[in-house]
Amino acid sequence: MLSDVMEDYLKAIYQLQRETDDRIKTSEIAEELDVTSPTVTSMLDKLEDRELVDREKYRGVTLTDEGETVALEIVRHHRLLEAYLTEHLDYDWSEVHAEADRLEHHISEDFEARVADALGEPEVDPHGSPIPSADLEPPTRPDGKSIAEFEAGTVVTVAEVADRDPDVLSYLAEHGVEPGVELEIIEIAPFGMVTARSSEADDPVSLPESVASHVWVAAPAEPEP
Amino acid sequence: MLSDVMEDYLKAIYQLQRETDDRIKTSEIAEELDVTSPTVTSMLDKLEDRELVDREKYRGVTLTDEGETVALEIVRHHRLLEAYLTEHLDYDWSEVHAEADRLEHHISEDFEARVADALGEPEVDPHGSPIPSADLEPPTRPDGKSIAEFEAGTVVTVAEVADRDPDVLSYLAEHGVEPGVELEIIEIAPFGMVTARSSEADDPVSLPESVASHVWVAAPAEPEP
DNA sequence: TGCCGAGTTTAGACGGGTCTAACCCTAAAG
DNA sequence: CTTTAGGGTTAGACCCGTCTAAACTCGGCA
Repeated sequence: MLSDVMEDYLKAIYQLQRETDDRIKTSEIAEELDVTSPTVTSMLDKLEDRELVDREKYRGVTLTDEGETVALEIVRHHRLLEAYLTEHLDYDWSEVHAEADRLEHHISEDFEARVADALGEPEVDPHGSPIPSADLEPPTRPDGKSIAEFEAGTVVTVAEVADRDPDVLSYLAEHGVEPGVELEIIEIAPFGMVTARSSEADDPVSLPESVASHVWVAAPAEPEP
Repeated sequence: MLSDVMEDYLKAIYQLQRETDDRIKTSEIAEELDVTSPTVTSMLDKLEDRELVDREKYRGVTLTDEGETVALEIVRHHRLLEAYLTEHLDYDWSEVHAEADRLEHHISEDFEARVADALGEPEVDPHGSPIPSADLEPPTRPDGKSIAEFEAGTVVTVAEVADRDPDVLSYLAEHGVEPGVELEIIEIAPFGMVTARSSEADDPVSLPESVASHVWVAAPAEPEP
């Protein structure tokens, strides 16, 4: 049996791997989980003993297949909970993260199945992030680009908003930046700031690079052929 | 901030106090939580430091007002969750206890409020146990009697089934023993076994004293005046 | 009154998860 | 090829919640 904390480490490593697809370094995990590096090192020792991570000293870790399965289970719990909370308990998409983060470790397989069923086996959560399927097969990254990677004048459809900060998410919602909306890229400033107009809002919104890079688009809008 | 484990101890003491309304002894808590007595002693030290229990060495503990408030909060979480799971996620009343026991420590005030709202501020859980109100005022025990305390021939209405064992609960449900049903007491055997017929079942059911004592009746049916 | 047994507490150990301080490895810059 | 800065690991400490073994207290009984 794994502790909540171990599950958190595996989830963190999984998510960092999605972003960088490289070996994950001690300091990255420490940053992600708000813990010191020696703490991470000692936890990695334990995870290695259990064959949940592959380790190379001084060179970071990757998840083993088993570790990845555990991480997927947790991510599935998290995203199903987020979906359920918004769908059935009237939560706003900006609020669900913290609640799901606490509950994800404590629901049974039975609960997971019932929630998935109540939602009709959804494929994405309210942020547009894919929910791992019940068989926990590693999803193939269908990945698109962030809105920061387009030219001014392009019109794109938002697929996913991968930020976790509730304040940022509220702000985005207020300005019409949510999964499913169309966004016209108005300007990309040299320092990375993206200005765009949502189909759901009157005024354009400007987003610093750190925020814009979390707003993902499934497929680039084709330029005129 | 209190740990999950501390919350469990406070809840256990609260529930034991409801049953015995006396000082609660170390060994009772140990039994309830399935840990050893020394473990209980050391935890009681900590709870006393935090002024959550009143303690007299070698003589057991009682909850302080503050300790009771914490316990009521947990019990409220537990019973609201039980109600929600049966009402909205299609759980059977026999299955909800274990799930609620894990989740009760991890839901936010916000979640609690939303669940209570979705249920319409219910006053009892699926077992008929009273749900503490949101203000966490100690409920006055409106208590009745267990079915073991009646004469053969009496007809009573089940108010609460205070068992926690899923197998026992399933068995009772199969034989029509649930909150709200009428029960005709057919026989009280000298060794405490109660035989009764439910308005919801054809055949009578016999319950050993240990089970019968958990089946509560709100008010005795008045004998003919 | 004095002893005895049941139950409680103390003492000491351990694993989990965290920290700080000190040491060491790696890789990049000269 | 050597130095060095940055980051990773080791060492050692602490608190939590648990245990076993040993000492103690209480209350009933001879």
